[in-house]
Amino acid sequence: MKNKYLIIYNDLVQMIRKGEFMSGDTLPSEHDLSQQFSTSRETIRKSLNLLSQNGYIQKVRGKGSVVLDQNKFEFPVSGLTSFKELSDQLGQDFKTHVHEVFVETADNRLRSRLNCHSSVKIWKVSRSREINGERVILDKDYIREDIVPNLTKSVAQHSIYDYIENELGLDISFAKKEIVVEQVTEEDRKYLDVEEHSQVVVIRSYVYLADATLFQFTESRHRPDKFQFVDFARRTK
Amino acid sequence: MKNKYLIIYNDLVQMIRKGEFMSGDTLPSEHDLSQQFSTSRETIRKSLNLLSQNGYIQKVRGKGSVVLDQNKFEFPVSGLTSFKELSDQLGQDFKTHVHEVFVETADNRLRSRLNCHSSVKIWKVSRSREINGERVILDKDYIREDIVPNLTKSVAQHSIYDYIENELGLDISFAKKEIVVEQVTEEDRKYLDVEEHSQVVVIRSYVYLADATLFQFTESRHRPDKFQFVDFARRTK
DNA sequence: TTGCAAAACTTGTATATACAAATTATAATC
DNA sequence: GATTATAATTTGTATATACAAGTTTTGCAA
Repeated sequence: MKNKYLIIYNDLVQMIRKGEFMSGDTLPSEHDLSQQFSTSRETIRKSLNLLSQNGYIQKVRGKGSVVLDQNKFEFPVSGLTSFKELSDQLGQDFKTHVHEVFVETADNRLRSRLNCHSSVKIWKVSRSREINGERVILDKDYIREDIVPNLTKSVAQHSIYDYIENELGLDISFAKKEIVVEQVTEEDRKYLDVEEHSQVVVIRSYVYLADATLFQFTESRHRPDKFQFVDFARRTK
Repeated sequence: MKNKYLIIYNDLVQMIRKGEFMSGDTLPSEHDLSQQFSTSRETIRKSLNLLSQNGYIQKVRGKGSVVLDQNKFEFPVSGLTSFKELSDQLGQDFKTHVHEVFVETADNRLRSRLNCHSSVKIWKVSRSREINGERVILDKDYIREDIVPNLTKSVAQHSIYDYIENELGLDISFAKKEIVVEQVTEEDRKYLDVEEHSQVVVIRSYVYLADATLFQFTESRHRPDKFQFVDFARRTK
């Protein structure tokens, strides 16, 4: 993180999070900020546009950058964030159970989902997430073996994303997600405390590296009463 | 829409949608585009960054702007889009039933949700959406009467957003959304063809104007088998 | 004091330049 | 022909300027 505008963005996020700017306040003007951080106005504008995109501020022409209410929802489950990062952020009582970590040749459906040839082998990882003593999330990951060559139970126990980014040096960049509701399966009953529920919320994600190669498909199955998704959306004209 | 970079953005979106650029192709370089559109490189970069944010392209340094696959999911239900705009875009057999359009003084819960005083009156609009002959979505809107003074059944039948933006000239800007699963209520059974389902997917939205004033709270209740939410997310470092 | 006009301030758009960093194409060398 | 070094291409970052557009403040005049 050596970029000026990213450093300034993160600084401002921290300030807002810590309450140095309350909701409704206006940030210092772009001119003032450029002096405070001893940089140009355009660089400040890059940082502020990031804040705006992520729902921290609303820029109003002629007025300033108004800080938005951060506590309307407690935690952002949207975006592209690993379970490990989320639990670190929230600091609740989380636990991960690793069921399976093995390599297989992909069948037709999986090959089309990861659009790769029959020669490519696929990692299959199955984990359930325990929150406050209940297993409420079942994560099934499918990862291209030619891109992520080595996976172990211990990596799956800790954080696969941490391994991919920090050990392998790969650049996880974006994801396309789909959220639907589906019937509970035998596998759900086996690894989740589904109790009386007959349905689960399923989040299917296609995850890409920075060079636009698709390397992972994930199916995240949530018990409906413990599922929450929050989102910030700007209207496109 | 007079801004150069927005016009260029929309042009490029249309080209990608029409298949003039296929997924995997690289767009012309920023230098070439700036000549084609006879503008500066920075303006082209603004347009390309919008394309990148909305999942149309992936920019790779040294390489170019790679066009992403648009058909992985058919339609974008995320973002901030009215039902009317969605149905126009998809062109399916949609119908809207308007149940209620009236003004009331807000109770405590509604006042806190729209954070306004007891003097402010609130529009309550209730509509169900029929798709292929089935009523599968129940939309309950709560709109501040001091901001949107006149609402009629005919406006609610057509498009409230169209009225707010084009008739009143207000600037709808952003929304915070929450998606959860809840039990079916009596009201759901009355206005929806819930059939055997015991739960609905609830999308609660807080919608803001460009000057950061909260003017609308919406509860959109979907029959789970007809619910789908798609999202494009970029990883923030 | 009130009202209005002008000035000052703040964000938005467009353009330009310089250099950095990554990839690709080219040329040279073995 | 294969490998390597160089050059050209392409995107990323940082900075600067000029003007437009909307808001707030100031100050003057009635």
